[in-house]
Amino acid sequence: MPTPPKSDLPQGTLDLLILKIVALGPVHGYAIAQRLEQVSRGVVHAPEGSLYPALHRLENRALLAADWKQTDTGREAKFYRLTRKGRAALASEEASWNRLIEAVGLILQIAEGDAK
Amino acid sequence: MPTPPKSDLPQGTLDLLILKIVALGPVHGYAIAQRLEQVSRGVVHAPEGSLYPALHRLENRALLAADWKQTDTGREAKFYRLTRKGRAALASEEASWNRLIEAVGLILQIAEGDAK
DNA sequence: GTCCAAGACATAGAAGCCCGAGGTATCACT
DNA sequence: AGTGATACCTCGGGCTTCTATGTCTTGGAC
Repeated sequence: MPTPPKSDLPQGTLDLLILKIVALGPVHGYAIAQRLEQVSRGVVHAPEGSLYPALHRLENRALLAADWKQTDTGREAKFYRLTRKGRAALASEEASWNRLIEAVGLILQIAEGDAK
Repeated sequence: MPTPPKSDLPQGTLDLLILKIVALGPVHGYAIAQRLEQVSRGVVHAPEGSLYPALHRLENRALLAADWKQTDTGREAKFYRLTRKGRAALASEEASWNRLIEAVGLILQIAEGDAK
């Protein structure tokens, strides 16, 4: 593939993905971006200009909480964890996402059954 | 269903859905909104404040073309059809969408296999 | 010893999209 | 005459996203 198909995230999706990653255990921001890219096999990019504002939003909404700790390599980093509200929000957003892709799937599949 | 789960569309998704509906044959704007709502079983709403700007954008990008015709009930309406560029864009955006939901799916499914 | 890449955080600015609210006009029915 | 559905349109606020830029530290290359 000559052109790595960078796909920009639709609005609101980033929050869901962040919540999911953080739900797996405390992580700091920089690592979140890396995991998203790795796990999605390079499809999902989370530029810092999108990531950090998103983290601050989620923290302001009390879905995430953060404490400064040391990373494996002995550096200071801000580790995020899910609050109770965050766990609920993750479940809710995950459900919304599933509803959405199901609905979009319905629309994208009417090609054959159109007839009319 | 007590709460009709209104789900707002993520940014950019509306274009894809419009292109898909129009690809099935010439339609006017008002009917597009109705079909989206019907086919998605009420999940997808396309408010006029989102729909018409989107149609104009797509027309400006030469993905759609429009002509005024008579509707079944004898009223004037603007019927949209796909241009060649529009057909290509639909294919491309459909592929992007599939890549995206696949990537998001990967991220949402790492819950069990995390292990760290 | 110095330079550069990478880790790790942050903000500002521009661009873009979504939606609620409001406006116009025609037609059908009551 | 009035209501509701059909059918179009625009404005403005609000929110996200991304590019660009900046700071600081660590570790390796030269």
